[in-house]
Amino acid sequence: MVHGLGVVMKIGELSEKSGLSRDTIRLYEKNGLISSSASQSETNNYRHYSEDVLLQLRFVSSARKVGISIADIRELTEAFFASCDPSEAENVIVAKSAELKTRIEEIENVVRFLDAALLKVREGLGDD
Amino acid sequence: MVHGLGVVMKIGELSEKSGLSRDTIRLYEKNGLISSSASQSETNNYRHYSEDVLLQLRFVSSARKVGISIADIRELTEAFFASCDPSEAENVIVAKSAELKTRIEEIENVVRFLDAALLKVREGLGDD
DNA sequence: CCAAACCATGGACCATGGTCTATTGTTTTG
DNA sequence: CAAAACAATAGACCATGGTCCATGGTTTGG
Repeated sequence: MVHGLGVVMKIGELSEKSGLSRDTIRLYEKNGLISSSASQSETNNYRHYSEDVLLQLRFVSSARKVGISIADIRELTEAFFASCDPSEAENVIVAKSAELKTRIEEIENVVRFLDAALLKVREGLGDD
Repeated sequence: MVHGLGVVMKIGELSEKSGLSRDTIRLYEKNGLISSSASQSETNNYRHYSEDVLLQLRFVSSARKVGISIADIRELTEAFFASCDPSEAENVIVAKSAELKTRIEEIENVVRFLDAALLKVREGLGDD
């Protein structure tokens, strides 16, 4: 009954809140994109997620939507939590950010192409 | 010996000029992204491509790089050459263009997130 | 002429990202 | 308590996009 009052949640709740399937969440966890606290004190081995994980998952989700691979997202999230080597972390993030900016330009090119094509199509339409 | 003087080329030349492998080109053709003129007058069944195909292929290539699926690219290229129903063509192109613009915004969000993360990482770095 | 280079086709193979299923164990709730 | 709902795991399965391979035909150049 203790419900939604923060602290932790099981995978079902996280699934609902994130809009991702349980399977997908487990997949992401297996790939190190998020992590759960396996409660050693309990009889079961259910995953328990903190609220933070929901935020991470939102990031993962939008990153995936945008085409960033799971491997790359792992690199990034590792960078975020890389208390070990912050300058290395910085490199990773900067690199990915730059890559994405390049990608934006590429998409803009395609958009321009499409918009140009649109004009041509409309010219043809004008002949009616 | 008649070489590069326009008109047509075989898959090897197209491969070189486009930077795509023969296999990939055949895959794209099988999926209707480009088309070759199968010369019926000849004894072989080699594919022959016009210069135009090179341009199409460049578009396909950049569209793929940007994550547009083969199926969607086919829809688009069909739209380009849809002498049949130009207004339908227009719809397809407009829709895809809008989708890409949305995608740009999504990527920009991710970039903003990364840049914000970067600041935090750098703060941590300042503590040295 | 003959070997090397090219082409075609079909199918196998691979990675990625995700879903689905079966089995089994746990919790919740009427 | 017992059934329903939830969870775990492993492995099968699927689609996509591409590469690689085997086989066999064609062209080309020395």
